[in-house]
Amino acid sequence: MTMTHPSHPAVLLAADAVGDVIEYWGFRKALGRVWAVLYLWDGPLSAGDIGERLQMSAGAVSMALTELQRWAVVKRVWLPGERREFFEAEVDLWKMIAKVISERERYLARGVRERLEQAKRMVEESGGGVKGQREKLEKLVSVAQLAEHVIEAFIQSRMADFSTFTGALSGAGEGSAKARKVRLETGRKR
Amino acid sequence: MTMTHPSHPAVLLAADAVGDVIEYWGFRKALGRVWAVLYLWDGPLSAGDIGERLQMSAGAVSMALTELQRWAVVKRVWLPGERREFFEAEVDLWKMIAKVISERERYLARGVRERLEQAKRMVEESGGGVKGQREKLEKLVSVAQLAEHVIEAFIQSRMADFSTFTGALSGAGEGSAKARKVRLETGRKR
DNA sequence: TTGAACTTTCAAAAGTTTCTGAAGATTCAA
DNA sequence: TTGAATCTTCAGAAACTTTTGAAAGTTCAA
Repeated sequence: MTMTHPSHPAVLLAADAVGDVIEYWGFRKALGRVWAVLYLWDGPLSAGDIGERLQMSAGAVSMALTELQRWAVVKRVWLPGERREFFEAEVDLWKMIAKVISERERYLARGVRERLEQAKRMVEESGGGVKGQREKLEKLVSVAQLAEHVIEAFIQSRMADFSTFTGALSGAGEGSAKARKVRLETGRKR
Repeated sequence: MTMTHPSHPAVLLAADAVGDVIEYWGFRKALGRVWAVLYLWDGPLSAGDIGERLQMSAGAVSMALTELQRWAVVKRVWLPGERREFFEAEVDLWKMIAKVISERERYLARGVRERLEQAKRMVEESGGGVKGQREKLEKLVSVAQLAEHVIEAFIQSRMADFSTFTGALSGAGEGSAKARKVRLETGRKR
């Protein structure tokens, strides 16, 4: 076994914190950690570098990078004279969260409302159901409808807040000389 | 094995939908299902009743009821002449979600900010760290601080929205004659 | 007291998610 | 082409979560 060397403890600590944020929003913790290591490193890193720093297997790194690229929060970078692919963090991690959350919430709200409506219909068809049950189902349905509207409103305001975050992560300090020399390329296939 | 009889399919469907909502917010699905069965049944139910309707083991029902009472969304009800304890749903399920979510978000945001701050300090102490790293950590910290404020603001507006939900679930149709006769009692010990 | 009816607790089973590691695919220099 | 370096995929391992079921605990009527 070759000796691997993990990252500076401070980077690991920060990466883990970002991992927790990401996990809270329903992604795998590993995605947040990988993003954080890329963000904190001043320049592109290869998959191997990331695996070493975070002590993750090649497979896990590959899967994390694929998913992060799918969300467009990590970009592929080609360095002349390098066989390996390199990766860099996009600063708009928050965009990813906002995008997915809104989709997920919409999907959940819709599915819940539909099932409640179906349940209501079933009770009605089977002769009104037990006393009070129909009224209760009607209430649940109306709450679900209400929730759908509230979610739409939330999503709007959330979007605004997330864009604030995005601004805060970019700006001064961006791009080292080394990084600037690089020819950029965004993921294509898939 | 005694033959058990699950609830009307419509109730199971609705219960499952509520379970998904609850699960989305980080509780066990079973909690939502138990709450929904209690809410949809016009009157108190015993733990055994619930287990039968949802085809859950006695242990799972007991654990779910304990947790739901801890969140004060299910109340214990004593029926004269009954040995068993009975349970009823409180209509403010949303209060539970709001309460917990705000606590969880606050806790997460605080923990993340603190860890990022510590990481920043560590990098500073170890001589500035790699180029650009310190600045990036400063940015992450400021995003975390910003997030803490945004969360506080969210929580306020969310609370307002949740109270709307609560209103929609209560009101007309509440309390059967049977339920009214009952002497109420809220959980004590623990 | 005793025992029947019911509830709670908790170790182990079952279920779910995530990660590892190795085989196969890909890329590129020679 | 060939082979060395690197990446991807995926079956199984590991880690984590939830449920079961049986034993211990409670309560109450007799």
